[in-house]
Amino acid sequence: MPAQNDAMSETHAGIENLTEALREAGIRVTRQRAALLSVLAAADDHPDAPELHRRAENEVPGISLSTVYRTLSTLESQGVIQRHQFEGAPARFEPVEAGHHDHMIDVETGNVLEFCSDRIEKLQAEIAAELGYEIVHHRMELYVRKVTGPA
Amino acid sequence: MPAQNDAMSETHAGIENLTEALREAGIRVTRQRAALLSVLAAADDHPDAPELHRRAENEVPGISLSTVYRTLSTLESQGVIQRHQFEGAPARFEPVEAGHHDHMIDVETGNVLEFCSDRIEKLQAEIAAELGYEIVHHRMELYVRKVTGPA
DNA sequence: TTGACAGTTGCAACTCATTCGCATTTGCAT
DNA sequence: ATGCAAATGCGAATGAGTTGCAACTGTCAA
Repeated sequence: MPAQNDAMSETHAGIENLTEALREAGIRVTRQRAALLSVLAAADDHPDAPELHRRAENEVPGISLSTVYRTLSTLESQGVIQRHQFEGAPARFEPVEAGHHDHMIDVETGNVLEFCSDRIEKLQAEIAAELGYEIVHHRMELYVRKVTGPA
Repeated sequence: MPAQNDAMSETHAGIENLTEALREAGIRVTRQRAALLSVLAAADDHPDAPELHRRAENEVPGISLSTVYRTLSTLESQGVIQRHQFEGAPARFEPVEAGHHDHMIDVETGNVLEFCSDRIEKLQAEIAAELGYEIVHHRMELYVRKVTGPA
């Protein structure tokens, strides 16, 4: 575990909590998992598996891609991270941390912005209820393009 | 072209129009494409490619799965059908016919219901606009479960 | 009708993202 | 320290969909 002993950044404080939580869930905290957790916590974009693998290799040089995939699945089922399957792209991941939100994908750049609308959520619930359903979860993605100022 | 000569069902009237439209778009109307068009027009569910292949085989026995995939892509880019990629499932298709709508997927049965909410669409546009974007297209899926009457 | 030829087809081989089997290694409770 | 189930790395396998290519076939002009 190179370069980092006592001084713990706020980023890592959250990880320490998670580490403990995972251990209690009977999930071993291996070097590769710790690496992925820190990489995920540090990410403010929405990286896909190969990208996370690349980033994790800095901390754990030989880490294999299958381990990355396996760990991502594990973390997802632990509710630690979320998997997003945007159109025509490999799955991308993000830590749950903040609450629920939806996504806006810039079709030009691939950038992902987050947003949340209580009003929409409420309408969704109403629509489902009207048909006798309750929402288990939902997915809303806006594929957008930057508006070029009025020519 | 077996079993069907003069009497044309209302289902096929729409297809005849399409046939002409495609021809004009420089797209040959082959037996396999005609078959897929009629199968799609007749479908009121949201079939995936292998299922469409199965159904099309009634009309064109030897049709290959690759042709089905290729044709679906062609029809999609012609705006004749829409492709939907729901969670953890192969793509499913539906004719465009009616206007835009969103989907509700019963997580228990896999059934797909359609719905549409102008209010939500409006809110989406507002949200995008606030951030300086315009919506190219969007995707909204509600994964739902039937509400069991109050126990 | 007949050609001609570009668009299509069927097949098999391929891609890409992700998963799996298995022998080896390793957290971690004791 | 020690045991052992859980996790890893490797490579092979999967599933959905795509693609190269030779043979075929709509379609349009003659």
